[in-house]
Amino acid sequence: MASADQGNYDHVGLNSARARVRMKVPSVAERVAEELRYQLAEGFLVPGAKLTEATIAEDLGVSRNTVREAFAELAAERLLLRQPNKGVFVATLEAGDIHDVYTVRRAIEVSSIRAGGSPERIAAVRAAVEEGKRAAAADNNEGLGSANQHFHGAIVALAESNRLDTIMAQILAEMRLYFHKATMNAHFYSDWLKENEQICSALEAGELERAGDLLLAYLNRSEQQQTAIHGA
Amino acid sequence: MASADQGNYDHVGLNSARARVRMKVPSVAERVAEELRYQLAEGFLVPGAKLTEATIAEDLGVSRNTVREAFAELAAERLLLRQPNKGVFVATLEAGDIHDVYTVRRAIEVSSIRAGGSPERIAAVRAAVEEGKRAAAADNNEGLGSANQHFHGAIVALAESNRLDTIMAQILAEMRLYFHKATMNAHFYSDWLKENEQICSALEAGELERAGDLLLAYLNRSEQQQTAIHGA
DNA sequence: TTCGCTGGATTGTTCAACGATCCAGCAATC
DNA sequence: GATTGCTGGATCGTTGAACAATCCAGCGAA
Repeated sequence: MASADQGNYDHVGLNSARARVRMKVPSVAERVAEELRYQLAEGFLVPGAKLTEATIAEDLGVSRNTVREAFAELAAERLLLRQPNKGVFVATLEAGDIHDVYTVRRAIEVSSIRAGGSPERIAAVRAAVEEGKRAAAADNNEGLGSANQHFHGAIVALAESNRLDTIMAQILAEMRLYFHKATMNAHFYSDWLKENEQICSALEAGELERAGDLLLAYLNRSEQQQTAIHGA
Repeated sequence: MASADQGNYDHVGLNSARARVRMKVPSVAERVAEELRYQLAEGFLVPGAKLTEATIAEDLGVSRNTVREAFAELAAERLLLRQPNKGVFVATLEAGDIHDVYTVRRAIEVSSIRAGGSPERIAAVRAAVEEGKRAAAADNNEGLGSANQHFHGAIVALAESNRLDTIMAQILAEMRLYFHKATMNAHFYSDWLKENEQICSALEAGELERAGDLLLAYLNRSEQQQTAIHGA
């Protein structure tokens, strides 16, 4: 759930006078959820795969109840699908889901960029663009992917809304799951690299309408492409 | 989470040849969550109140683990706040939360209405407007509140996106919790009654831009009012 | 007053158990 | 042969109990 502020706290740096920061010590359930999220993002767990409570519990060395709690969290994020008395499965792309996801993105990304943002937040968008350029120069496909996600996350962050940030984080997690690296070839990336640049420039120049239009066009085209690859 | 399609199923209507519909038989955890949601919406549980696992478990006659699962679900919906090793509390309005909520609403409601919708969906918006009128005529304050929620829910439903619908449902649940009936006096309602009418008319006439502008103006004003009542 | 300790309460997590439900396979039937 | 019905095994849903970890209020000592 990328849920709010949960997690245990533990005093660390008992020796250091300054670093008396409260560091998170996530609960076991939280760590299980994190591990599963990781495996989902990495493509270890493919859509449709069945996750048996007992198996996961044994594999991770935790109790079945704890796994259950993690499942509930991921099901709330739409990453897992719970089918009562049958089990939990990695979410699969249903008909209309692509359009659904992009509808949400259009709503929150375009609205966020049209409202502009503080210089710091705009700088974060710029940083994501540069991150993408560096990854492209280094021919780092992996890095290109995350740079793009950072870019769109930074756009939503312009609105300074925790709730929007959470929603966007979930959507991006879904996209990592569905549109896995395999489907994201380099050709795909080079397209939007310069497009991100344009959007960012428009944003920096205060041309919010134009930035929104460009972003909207990108999202529409991206939806088309994804629809072409996967089913409707 | 108003989470996806969970729940047990049970064949009912064994006698009827036609009504072989699969009816939901929610799990115990789901029913507990539903009960808590109800109590939250009704103001039985006020923001900040502490919910002790053992107490709730005993009150509802279920196991502590089951309560835990319900808590997790409501925490994912931001209705409850989990503080590790301290307990779960009914969510409270923090600084910036009002702006946060309205930012989400602006994003998804305005974007939904600007995209228009099928005649059926538009008819649903109209139905919510009429529902409000009837409630006003009957001097039914309670009914006015839900009519307004139906109205805004119907606007988001224009986009035909399950995800947006879920998000909106959660936001509305939060608003029921925070801005309880007490703060929603009749004066408040009469304002937007005609406003909803205007928005709906513009929508029906295909004047989507204008409908969006009206809706946006309403949301901005509503945010101001709420901010005036509660803190920033 | 401040600090540190202690005890009680609550949460986090585990474990074992049992009924309910689903599913695949097989047998009986038409 | 196709349908129906049964059966056993696997898994889920839920419970109850248990114990460690953590927090908090209260109390006493410096």
